[in-house]
Amino acid sequence: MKSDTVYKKAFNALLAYLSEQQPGNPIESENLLKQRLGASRTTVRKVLGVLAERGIVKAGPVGRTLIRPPHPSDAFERAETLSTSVQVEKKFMEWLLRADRKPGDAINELDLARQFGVSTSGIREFLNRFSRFRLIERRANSGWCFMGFTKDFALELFEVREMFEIRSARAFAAQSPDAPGWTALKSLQKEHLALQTQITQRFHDFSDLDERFHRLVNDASRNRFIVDFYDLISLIFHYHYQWNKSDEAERNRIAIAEHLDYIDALLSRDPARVEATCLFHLKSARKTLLASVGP
Amino acid sequence: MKSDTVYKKAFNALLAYLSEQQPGNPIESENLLKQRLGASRTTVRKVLGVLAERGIVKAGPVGRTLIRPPHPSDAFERAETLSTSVQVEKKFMEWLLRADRKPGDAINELDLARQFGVSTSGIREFLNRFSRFRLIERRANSGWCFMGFTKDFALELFEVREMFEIRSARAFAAQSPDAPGWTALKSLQKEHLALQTQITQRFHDFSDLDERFHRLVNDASRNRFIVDFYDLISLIFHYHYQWNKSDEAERNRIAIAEHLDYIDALLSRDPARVEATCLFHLKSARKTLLASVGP
DNA sequence: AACTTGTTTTTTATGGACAAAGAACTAGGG
DNA sequence: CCCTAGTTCTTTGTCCATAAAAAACAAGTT
Repeated sequence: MKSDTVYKKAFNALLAYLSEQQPGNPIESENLLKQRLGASRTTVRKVLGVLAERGIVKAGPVGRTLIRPPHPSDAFERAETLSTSVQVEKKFMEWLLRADRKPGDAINELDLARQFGVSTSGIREFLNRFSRFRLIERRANSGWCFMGFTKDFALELFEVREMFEIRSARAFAAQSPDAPGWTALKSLQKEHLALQTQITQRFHDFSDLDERFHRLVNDASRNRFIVDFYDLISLIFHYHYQWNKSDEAERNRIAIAEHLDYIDALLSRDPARVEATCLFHLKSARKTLLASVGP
Repeated sequence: MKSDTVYKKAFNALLAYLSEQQPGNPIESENLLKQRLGASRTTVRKVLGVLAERGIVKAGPVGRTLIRPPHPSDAFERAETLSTSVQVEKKFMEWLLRADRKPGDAINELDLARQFGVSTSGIREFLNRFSRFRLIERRANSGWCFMGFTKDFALELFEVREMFEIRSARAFAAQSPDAPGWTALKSLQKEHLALQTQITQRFHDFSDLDERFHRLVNDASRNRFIVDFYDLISLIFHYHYQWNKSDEAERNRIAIAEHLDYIDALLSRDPARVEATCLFHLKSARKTLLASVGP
């Protein structure tokens, strides 16, 4: 049976919205709420129905009124608002990290289904989607095989990454001066500077900043294949940082400095400088990654 | 229920093998047949069981003997040997070509399932795998959306293709002289020359030759992401050639000439020539493709 | 021991059931 | 008419059943 996570998420969202409203006030129409909650009207009506039952809202013949502000305890747990497929995704990544799997290891759908408490269909659907990252491969009539995050994988990944990012960085620098990318870049520059001064305490925050910066650059390529490829890079970095925390502060300190050079170069719009700083940073990132990968 | 296409395919394969054997002769062991047929021993045994029932083989206590050579009519129809997922794939591509779908069109799982005569699970699994090509996209809680093979798509595709192939071509030229790629290239060169003399009659055969040539070049990159990307290119060309047959002979004549130049350049191992001929051919291929794509 | 075939257990492929969510119709009211 | 809310119809997400296929286990022969 389909889970009602959409309803629960919409329920929580409406609760959050209503707690900012005054009791006695009328509530927006179903159509407006539908936009606000990002769900279908059917779902909105279901939520409103339950809120009416609980005496939080009251349905008049013309519209609804807020009776009492909702209490935080009325909301559903966050975990209940995650669809099965999202849960599978999270659990699979954890599973991948937990035991150290070797390249060539078989992945058993039934086994994962039991471990994750979902049906095999859910697992299979996830694996099919996940296979686009080339970390797993389907063997005809006999399940999946973990390809492993090997040194070769990392090298091939970076070969493509360098090609893509250099091209994107050039495209970025060549954007018209009123392109929105420039303001975004300047604000990222500020964030980098802010983080730099507090790096010893806040070094965990770099990961997110790193992703936003590189995504901004890659987006300038305006090429869906280049942009999509960053999903894989992002996944790998996430994965990698999970199991190699050594020197994290130091690595991030260096990376911030490299980013700042790179950002300066982009702001200068000088293609040669852009290429040099971009390449320098990527080589350094590659070295870091390779250092923590097996043979 | 799972279909028994594996069994039927193995059955036909064993039949083909047995028709080359002499009656009265012993038959290989189950383990050897398993290798030969590319199926599990369970399936091999099932096939042998049926063949025994039909009096084609006879099981002794020690091994099996061929009684009579099988007749072609003993075999299953080819269509029966295709698994559901393969059928879905074929039918989906036909469906995509048949009516001209516009970018943004919704794809209805239930509808496709009915049209193709399979369950929605089969459709869904296919769509999940197919989504890696970026021609369709999933909209949360509301099916799939056809992104369309637009001009932008073609341009972005070729941008990446050029990057990848130039790099691959360089890598190809830099291979050691005893790399197996060289003999493969020479034999492709011969095939091109042979096709060139008969191009007016055999122009349909170019498509296959084209794919084999470019795959050979791309393989030299020894990069799984580059190699995989060719799957998409291959799909698009297949797709494209289905609905634009105009000037096919002429286009292919030109492409063969370009390939021959490109091959010469590779054989010369001169990086500059390689790059020039590769780029020239790709630009020409791009122009051809774009000419047949909408706005 | 290395291979054979026979048997049992596990896993995958495919279809189908069914509640949840979305979409498309209604009919009233300004 | 546009927008409201009520109703019905369609499609999707999720699980489960079951035969096919694979894998593991067992025992016999040379």
